[in-house]
Amino acid sequence: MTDAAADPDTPPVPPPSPWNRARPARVSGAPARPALTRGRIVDAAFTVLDREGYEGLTMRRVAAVLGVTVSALYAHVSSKDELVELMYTRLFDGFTMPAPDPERWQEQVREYAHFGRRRLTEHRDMARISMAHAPFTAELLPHVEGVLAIFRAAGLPDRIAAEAGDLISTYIDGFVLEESLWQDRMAAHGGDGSAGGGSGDGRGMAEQMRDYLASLPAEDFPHLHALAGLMVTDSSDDRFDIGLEIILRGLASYLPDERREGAENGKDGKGENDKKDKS
Amino acid sequence: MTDAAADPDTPPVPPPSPWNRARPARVSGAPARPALTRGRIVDAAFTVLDREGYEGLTMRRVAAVLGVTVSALYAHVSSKDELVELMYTRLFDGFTMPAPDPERWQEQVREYAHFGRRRLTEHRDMARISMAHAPFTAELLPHVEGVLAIFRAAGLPDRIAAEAGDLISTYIDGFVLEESLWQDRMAAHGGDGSAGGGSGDGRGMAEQMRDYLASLPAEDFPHLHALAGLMVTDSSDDRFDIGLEIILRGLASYLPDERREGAENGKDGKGENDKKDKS
DNA sequence: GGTCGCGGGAGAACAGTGTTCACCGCTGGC
DNA sequence: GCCAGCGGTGAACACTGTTCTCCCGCGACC
Repeated sequence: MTDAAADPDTPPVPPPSPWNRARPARVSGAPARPALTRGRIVDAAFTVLDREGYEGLTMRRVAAVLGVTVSALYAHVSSKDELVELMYTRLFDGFTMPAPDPERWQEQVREYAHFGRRRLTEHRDMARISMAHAPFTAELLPHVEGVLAIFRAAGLPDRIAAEAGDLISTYIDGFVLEESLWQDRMAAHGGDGSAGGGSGDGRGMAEQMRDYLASLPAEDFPHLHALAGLMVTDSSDDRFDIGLEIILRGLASYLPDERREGAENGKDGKGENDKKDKS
Repeated sequence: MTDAAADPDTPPVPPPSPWNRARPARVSGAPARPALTRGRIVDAAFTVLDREGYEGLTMRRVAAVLGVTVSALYAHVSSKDELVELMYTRLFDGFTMPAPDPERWQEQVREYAHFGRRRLTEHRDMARISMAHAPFTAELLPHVEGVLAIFRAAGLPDRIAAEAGDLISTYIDGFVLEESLWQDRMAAHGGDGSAGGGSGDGRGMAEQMRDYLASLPAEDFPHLHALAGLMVTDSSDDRFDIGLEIILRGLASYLPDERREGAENGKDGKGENDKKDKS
């Protein structure tokens, strides 16, 4: 996660001059814990989130991680909702939108999406938090602006560009959320039925799910039965890229003809025949 | 919401013949409430949801609506999670997937999406519930199968068809969820600042949001500033259709050429000049 | 140097949550 | 008429977010 040094509460804050040092550094053997700040509280909240999940994210547990009582938190954070919102804001920390390059707009969107997904998967249940919040706080508006800039520079009509940002964000959040829901469900009932590390990398879970879908009666569910192997894969990376590509192609279809050159076969040239369209 | 008569717990249930009436109809002035069933509990949960929102959806409140104690609920429902899952299942009640028609696949998907959005908007915070659940319960698999059937019949490659269903569902849920989040946020701070009914139809809220975006400094946020009028509109219907169309175009780009005829201009004209209706 | 101010944290309390448990009252069947 | 048992009751438990009062320990001030 991001460094606590980026915390807005402690701006540049020049190094404390040796004279006039504010606090004499706790003489005796006390734990000498650093001062409580919003940044440290958010850090603690993330360790609780990773360990207990979103349902287990509790003010009391956050306080316990810091070795502090609950009420101490409320001196720095007005409510749990605000704390969760601060966690949400961290999602975009350290990512600066690149300057729009009309030649590479699809690549730029892919990079943005991949960064978003990585950030979302870094912390358990983070997608649930992200989904419930809209990026309309002051710190997050620049990112929305950056995405908009890429789409408009690429030449998309305004009506489409205005919608494209939401579409991409929703896709990223929704994809990761669903991903994590599967893991939860698998871990819940029948989690460690097989041998080996229970909460592991999800390989066993994918197999279980695939087997379940494949076990559906082929006469009732022919397509589910047939596509079982494609709907749940060992790595979700391919599935994520496919969905992203569908959206990018849809967006590209709104480009003026002269800009569409090389657009539709942006990443993998296949899709057996979709070039030379409108020739 | 669906009629209680469609409840699986109380099938056709012929009118009680005057003789042999099961229960003597509660002699004295007692309310003579009907028997508690899962269906009636879910109905009550929906009225609580509509009145109090998802945060206020409480077992005690559900019990109060039924004039019953909390513990009585647990005789029919094993947990609150199960109750919410039952509510989620109602989403698809009364919708049967049409038989796939390759000539009309885009229209069929649009109908499915519009139905889904309508259902989601019918109950407050329903999108939040839908988003947190995956349609992999036994009752919901037929719908997934139906969507898959449409995509495969249209001629989409299997890899794409497998992803398309998720993509559409995620879009619907995400769109409605974001829609409702805006309403909540607007209602929360500054809700009834203006005159007239506070919780109303959202016209005033859209204006507020648009004004906020338009008020951003144009030098820092040129695109957000310029597109304010497009990003938040009085009616979200157009925005929903635009996003849906982007996805459909992306999917269509994977069709073999001979099937793409008439695909890209499925609803409104293609490319850069697809406005010019707006008469 | 002594005193004051005061801010940050402690601890208890409140209202409300999901869930469970022992207890009945009433009904239908014998 | 009796009895079993279902279905609902009310109290309890272990939590939750949030708030209130109190107090310690430090820096600043006279």
